[in-house]
Amino acid sequence: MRVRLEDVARRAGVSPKTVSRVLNDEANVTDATRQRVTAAMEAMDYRPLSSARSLAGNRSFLVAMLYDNNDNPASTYLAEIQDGVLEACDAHRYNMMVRPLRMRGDDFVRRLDAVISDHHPDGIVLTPPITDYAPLLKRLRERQVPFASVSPMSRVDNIGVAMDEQLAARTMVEHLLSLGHRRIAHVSGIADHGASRWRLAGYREAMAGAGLAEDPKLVVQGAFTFASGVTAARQLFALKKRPTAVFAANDDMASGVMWAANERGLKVPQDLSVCGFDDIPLASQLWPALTTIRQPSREMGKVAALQLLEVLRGRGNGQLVEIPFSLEIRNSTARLS
Amino acid sequence: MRVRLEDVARRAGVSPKTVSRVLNDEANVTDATRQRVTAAMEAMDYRPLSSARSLAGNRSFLVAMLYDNNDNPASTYLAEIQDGVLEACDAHRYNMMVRPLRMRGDDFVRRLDAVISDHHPDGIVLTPPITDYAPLLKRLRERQVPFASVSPMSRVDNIGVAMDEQLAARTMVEHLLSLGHRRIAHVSGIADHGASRWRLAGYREAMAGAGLAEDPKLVVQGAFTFASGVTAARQLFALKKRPTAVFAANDDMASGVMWAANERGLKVPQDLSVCGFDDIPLASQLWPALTTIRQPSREMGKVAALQLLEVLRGRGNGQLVEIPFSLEIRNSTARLS
DNA sequence: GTGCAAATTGACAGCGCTGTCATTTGTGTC
DNA sequence: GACACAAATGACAGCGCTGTCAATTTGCAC
Repeated sequence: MRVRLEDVARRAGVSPKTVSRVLNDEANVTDATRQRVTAAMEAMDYRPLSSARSLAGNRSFLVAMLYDNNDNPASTYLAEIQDGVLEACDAHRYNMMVRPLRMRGDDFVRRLDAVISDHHPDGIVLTPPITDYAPLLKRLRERQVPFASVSPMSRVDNIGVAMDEQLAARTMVEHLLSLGHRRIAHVSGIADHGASRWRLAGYREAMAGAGLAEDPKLVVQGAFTFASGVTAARQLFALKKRPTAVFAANDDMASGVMWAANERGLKVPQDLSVCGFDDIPLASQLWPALTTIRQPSREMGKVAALQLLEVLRGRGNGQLVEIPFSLEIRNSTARLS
Repeated sequence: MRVRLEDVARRAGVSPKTVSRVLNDEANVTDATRQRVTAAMEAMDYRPLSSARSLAGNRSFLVAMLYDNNDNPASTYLAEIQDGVLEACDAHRYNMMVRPLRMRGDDFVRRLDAVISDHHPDGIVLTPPITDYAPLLKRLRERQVPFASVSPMSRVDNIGVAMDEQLAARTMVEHLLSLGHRRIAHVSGIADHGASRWRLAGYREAMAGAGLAEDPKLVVQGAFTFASGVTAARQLFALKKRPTAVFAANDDMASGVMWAANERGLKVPQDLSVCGFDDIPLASQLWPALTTIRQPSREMGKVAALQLLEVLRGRGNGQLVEIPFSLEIRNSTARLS
């Protein structure tokens, strides 16, 4: 039969309520009592029943991770974030659920409501691009559901995790500049995503910093997918004055650029330097291995969830933690010959 | 304030227990009563509280999806299955949780125990390769936790979903044969995975069927990753008598093969036909688009979960449903010239 | 109608925990 | 040692639902 809190209490010689206090890590329990209870719990391999805790305590111990499976081609990215969130939740004995939430149509606020009403998550982790939908954030605040974001566009009134993507992009482009490149192209991502904006801004900043006037032909719109990288690259290669280097806004598109280069008989990095952003597993497997910005997605998911959990556990208000990036110089970029 | 079952009962003019019956779709309720109750529920936008249902009913309405994040490079595959499982769970108002369960080390049965004791899932969905670990299956049966599998190796005593992968692989190779190819190589996957065995067996069956003796040099071991595809292809291209076609056991490796072909200046499909298995999103984005076997992962996750739910809801015993595959002929395979 | 079995409905306790508030114990002061 | 006060602990009800079993209604044969 199941070991209940009452059984632990009897064994420890205290009241059930005291065991509950220890279980919930509450104050006002002497160390001696706490130890006695903890020992009894371990001896009996006590596992609190979360449905009973939820019912009595009016909370769910549930964190929901929301994602937009419509506008998010990079499933690797989401899978890694999910892993990180799960790790953080596990550490604090919270459950995690994942919910796709398509941002198309105008009923996504209603669908968010349904998730909250049906599952009562104690808190929510938001992933790009749904970190930035004002109506959704408004509703979350109205319903007073705490949330944390991964890479939100605004740093105001948000907790979670962020990276200085603009600086990262600038650093990447400065690397190309330092190799002697001047005609540097950029393949950007889906226009209204924060990631696209920051990376483009970083590109522009670096180019301007080197005193180079912007050539609009060198900036091509992509969509974060491999195929869009191929298309964009073909367009760039058809230019009269071809770029000598391409900075793609993510690794999927960078792979597409490399593919297109192969197709056209351009050797990477001899004839063309290519670099990306994210450091997906494929990046280091490609040949030549892709120079990119390492974005620690898993870690970021974990940190965002930890900020949320801090709030849920009444331990603080959470912060927007900035995670450092790193420039991974590999073999797809080389000095301009 | 929250609408409770009791409130619905009052409005419908019945006892709480009767509302509970309607909620749980139980027998022995007249249609008239059922309709009255349903109407009241809708009018009041009643949302049952799952923690109360779980506590009173001694079940969790939770389905756990287990996966091995250690031995599973293809995160796209898992993400799609997860989506399908989630859809099925949603349809029956079950919750879903995902749990990585590394199969390394010998304590994974203990870790499985912990998941069951901590979360009390009503049922479990198993994904490859943990569909086939005997100790784990044994433990699940001991603890009487119903489970369904996606592509289990054994069709005996298993419910869930399967595809005739051997036939699919054979069909793929027969396609190459029909194009005139004779020196057809195979890049296989991780040795003890069912997927690897079936696909290799299908390859052999087709080759033997065409009266071709097996050339061991033409079968190279891969690991389901892009990089392993590149490595395997380099090895094949170094052969004195190079293959004219390569059948890789999955699309990631097939992409690697195409990459290596590019690297070596071999045109696909003119100089080399390449085909894969799975039909991941990348397959149709590659250039040339990859000929492959379409494996409907999302659908498979859904079907497996539905079989499990049938059991959980006491509607039957579930079956091992066979899902059809389809041969997607695209541009990476061509007639031998 | 009457009698009987089957179908339908309801009363009530209790699932395992926590919130509230009362009670007991400990601590420091004079 | 008596007192005031804070800290620690406990008693008890109740969270919202379902299982059990009893009560009532219905359907049907005669």
